[in-house]
Amino acid sequence: MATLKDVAALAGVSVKTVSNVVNGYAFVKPENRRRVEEALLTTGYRPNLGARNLRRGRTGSLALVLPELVVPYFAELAGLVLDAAQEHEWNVLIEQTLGTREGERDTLASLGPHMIDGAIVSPEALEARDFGELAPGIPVVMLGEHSVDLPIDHVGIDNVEAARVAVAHLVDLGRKRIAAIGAHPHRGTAAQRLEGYRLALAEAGLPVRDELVATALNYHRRDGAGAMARLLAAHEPPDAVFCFNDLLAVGAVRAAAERGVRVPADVAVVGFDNTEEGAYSLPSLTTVAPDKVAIARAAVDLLRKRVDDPERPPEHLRTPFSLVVRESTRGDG
Amino acid sequence: MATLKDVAALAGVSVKTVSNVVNGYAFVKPENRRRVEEALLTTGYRPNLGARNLRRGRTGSLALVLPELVVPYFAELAGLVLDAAQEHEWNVLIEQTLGTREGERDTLASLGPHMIDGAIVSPEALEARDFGELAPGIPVVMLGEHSVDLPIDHVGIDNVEAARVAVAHLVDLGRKRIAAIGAHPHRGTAAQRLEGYRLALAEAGLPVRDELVATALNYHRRDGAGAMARLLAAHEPPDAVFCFNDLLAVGAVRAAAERGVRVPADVAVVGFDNTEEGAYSLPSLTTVAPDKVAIARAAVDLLRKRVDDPERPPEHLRTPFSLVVRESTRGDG
DNA sequence: CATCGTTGATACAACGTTGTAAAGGTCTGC
DNA sequence: GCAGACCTTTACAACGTTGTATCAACGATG
Repeated sequence: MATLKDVAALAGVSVKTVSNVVNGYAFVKPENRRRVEEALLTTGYRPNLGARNLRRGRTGSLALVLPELVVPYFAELAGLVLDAAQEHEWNVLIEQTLGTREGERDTLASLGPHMIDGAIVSPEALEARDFGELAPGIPVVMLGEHSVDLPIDHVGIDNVEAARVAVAHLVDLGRKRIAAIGAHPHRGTAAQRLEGYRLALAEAGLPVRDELVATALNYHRRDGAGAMARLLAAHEPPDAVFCFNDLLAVGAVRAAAERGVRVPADVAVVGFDNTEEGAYSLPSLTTVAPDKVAIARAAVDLLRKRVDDPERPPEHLRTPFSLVVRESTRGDG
Repeated sequence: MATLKDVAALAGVSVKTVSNVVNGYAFVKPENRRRVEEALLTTGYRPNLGARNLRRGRTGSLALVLPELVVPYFAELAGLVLDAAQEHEWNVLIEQTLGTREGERDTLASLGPHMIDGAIVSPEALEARDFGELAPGIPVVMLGEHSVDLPIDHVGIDNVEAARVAVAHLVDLGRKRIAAIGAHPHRGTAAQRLEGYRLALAEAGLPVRDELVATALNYHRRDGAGAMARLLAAHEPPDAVFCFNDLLAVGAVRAAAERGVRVPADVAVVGFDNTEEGAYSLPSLTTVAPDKVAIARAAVDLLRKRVDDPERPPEHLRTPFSLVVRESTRGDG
């Protein structure tokens, strides 16, 4: 509870001199510096960040806006963003949108422009051009969907290519009826992964069958299980499934097991996100592994640059990914 | 970017009158109120929370201090705390401690006393009495370990009883060599769950064998797998395992599967936390299900009360739990 | 010795908000 | 017509911090 004033009184100097010591100003007489530092210790002074930021015009916080923390991918990402933000001495406010258009609108609109220095947003329903209106003047870095033509900073992997690689892996295994789970009418990433899926099939000379593309309105385990159940109930069930995230894959694996369908013997399964859960599930999941550390770092760094210079041209960063092959496509599960 | 001053100029009234309108003060002439509201709209005024809080002595934020967001239990809990905090118009700053003593000390010490109104802390290594020194003057609500005798607000389930119920379930299945995974030298919750384990064995007339109590220095999947591997390698392996959280259980199940040991036929497994992951794993996990919604709600409510009245006597709330029986002990997995 | 640049310390104002107190106005009841 | 009560608005100060300007002292330079 000690303020600069208290410390100054104790050290017998002016408030500003204490402020100078605290902020590492060079020209302070050694004698005074010593006394101030002593006073700082005995009072246990801690700067009032609210006041400091009011004066400096910064808040020292950043908002991380994402659908849901219960989704492991976002939980892992959030943890990494926290770490990266700490290096910039940023606190992180996390906001959940539930992935709905309304949730995302409300959240963005409610971000007091004075509460945060900027925001890292992982949108599901909203599109990049909505941001300008909803969060006017707030520096924003967008995660996920890649939309090069929009004037907003962006970090993400090449979703089309990642999906293509994943499905090509299933093709290499000799699978012929390859399904996709996760199509979605309004999600950019879903569209991109679907495109990669189609690309890989085309490259392999395989037809794209509508009945093998399963929609998922959410990307939870339940939705994966439901979609897999529908696929397996079909006349000619698939011999492989590409799921647009690991949760869908986990649900799909479970639905298969409940019907006595073996993974990967009868159906090979590939996920997306490389969550830890997938590495330990039975069978363990083959999955697309985005470099989450790189994503978190890049997002925070980009936000820092944007905050420091609002006029700089927007950047579109592509972070690397890899395909992690595990039991769900390898056969020894 | 508009301030009260701008709005006041536009409406032709004083700054304070605008402030009064914004804060719902009753005695404002209808005519003036109308003009101010109009000016508020055209300027798009949003209060500067930093300044407001500086003046009011509140920050509008609360810190949620937990080990790691990658641990699903904490991710789920964090999401629920976010929801509960929103109802109190609190923003939530999340801090990760990694569960180490140093991490927890550093985090608590670094919580600027001015950054937050209070903190909800889920400690692993620290003990309640450390809090007073580390975060002097900060209202704190503690999650988890139950220590009735300490003067600090607390929310948690009855860990001893929950563990007893879980192990009693294994006893009821007729298991005789029941192991425990998750013993830890410095964790209060570990000690309590271990006590419940011993209690249940004693009630069943079963001996407590040291070689069946496996230590886990972390509570991740990896640690569960390692502990299970050690147990299975023993002379007389267990026919049931009680794991102190779901992650340990997932790791244990995997380690069993890799060695051809069937769950639950050869070894029944019980987890703790009722994470969604456990509901979908193969086999699905029998687990202790704390009422996480109740925990999150109670913690936030308690913090609110503590902030409003720092002198009130500390409360120790016990939230309900249940045992969810699934395939990992039921036999049809 | 006068001048100048450097070093060191301080007073003051300002960031945007709200509590306090006080002042000006209107209304009531006698 | 006047005291008193009540409504309405405002000026001012303050929350804790830091940037700017100023001032004083010092040693070095010409």
